Amino acid sequence: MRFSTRGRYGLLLMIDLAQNSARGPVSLKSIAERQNLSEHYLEQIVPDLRKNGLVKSIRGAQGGYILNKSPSEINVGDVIRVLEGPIAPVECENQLDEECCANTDFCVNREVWVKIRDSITDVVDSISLADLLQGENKEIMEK
Amino acid sequence: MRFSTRGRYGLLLMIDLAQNSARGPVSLKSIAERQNLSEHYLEQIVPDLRKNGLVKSIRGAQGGYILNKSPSEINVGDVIRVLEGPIAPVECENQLDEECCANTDFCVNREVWVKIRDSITDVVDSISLADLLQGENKEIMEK
DNA sequence: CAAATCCCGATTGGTTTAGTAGGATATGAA
DNA sequence: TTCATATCCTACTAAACCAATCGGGATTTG
Repeated sequence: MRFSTRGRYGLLLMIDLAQNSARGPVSLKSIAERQNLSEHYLEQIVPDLRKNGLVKSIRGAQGGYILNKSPSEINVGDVIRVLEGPIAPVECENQLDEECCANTDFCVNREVWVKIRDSITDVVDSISLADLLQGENKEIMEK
Repeated sequence: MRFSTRGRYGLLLMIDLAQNSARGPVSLKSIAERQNLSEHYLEQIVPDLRKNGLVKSIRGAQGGYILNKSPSEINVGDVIRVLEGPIAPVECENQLDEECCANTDFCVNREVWVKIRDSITDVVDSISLADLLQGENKEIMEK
């Protein structure tokens, strides 16, 4: 029951952009260095973020990526869903009448998966990139 | 971000035992038939449940498995953790000073993963097998 | 003893993961 | 105009994981 590196790296990338793209495009290379990730692997992740309107790309020299909305308008859930697909602890939870639940005469466990899904959704949709940056400052202040 | 069949089948198996093992041992074969699962695959899952004290086995003809505690004393979380490992949406959340978080100078996202983990934990540890059986009856009544 | 049943290890085919390789395209700066 | 810096795109791959299957062995009841 894990998120893959796509979600994790993607969130790091978005945070990095939130911190650094205010004054101009940020290259994947610099993000990869700061976050200690493979640039080439980020290259594979970032198109999904672009196609879904979370970041904007500027091609050519001195190009890079910038956030397409303000950090307070982007939720963790937006990023996760784009990179990991829909939040669903099992495949079938929405399809009571399909194969998965036709097996057992009554899908007792559905309740469990739905509650898990909803609780995860609540969390990721209530935290914005701005919240995370603020959290960071708070923790640094506390040091 | 999915649970595997281990957790899903295991929970079905436990529910089946909760329904059927009150009066004596239940064979994997009969569970596999009722739940429409592979008997052999269940055979691979059930040792973990036994070793962790959730079920008890009776060997030999007319043998099978029974619950080792009452359904109200077994939580969904117990079953999930035994079959899927600890609930942790990422690997590193407990080790701020280890590799994973040594990469970035500050692990901003940790907050996110901890909250997700806690919310899942809350759900699975608050639902017992007995609760699920009751839920089933309720739904059947509503029909 | 035979059948039912749990127990155990090995193997397998398919999918996913976490990348790497290599190049095409665009663009600002020298 | 050329070069360095970027994004963009399509393959490829090695390793791990998943969901089983296979083939037996040990134990107990009838």
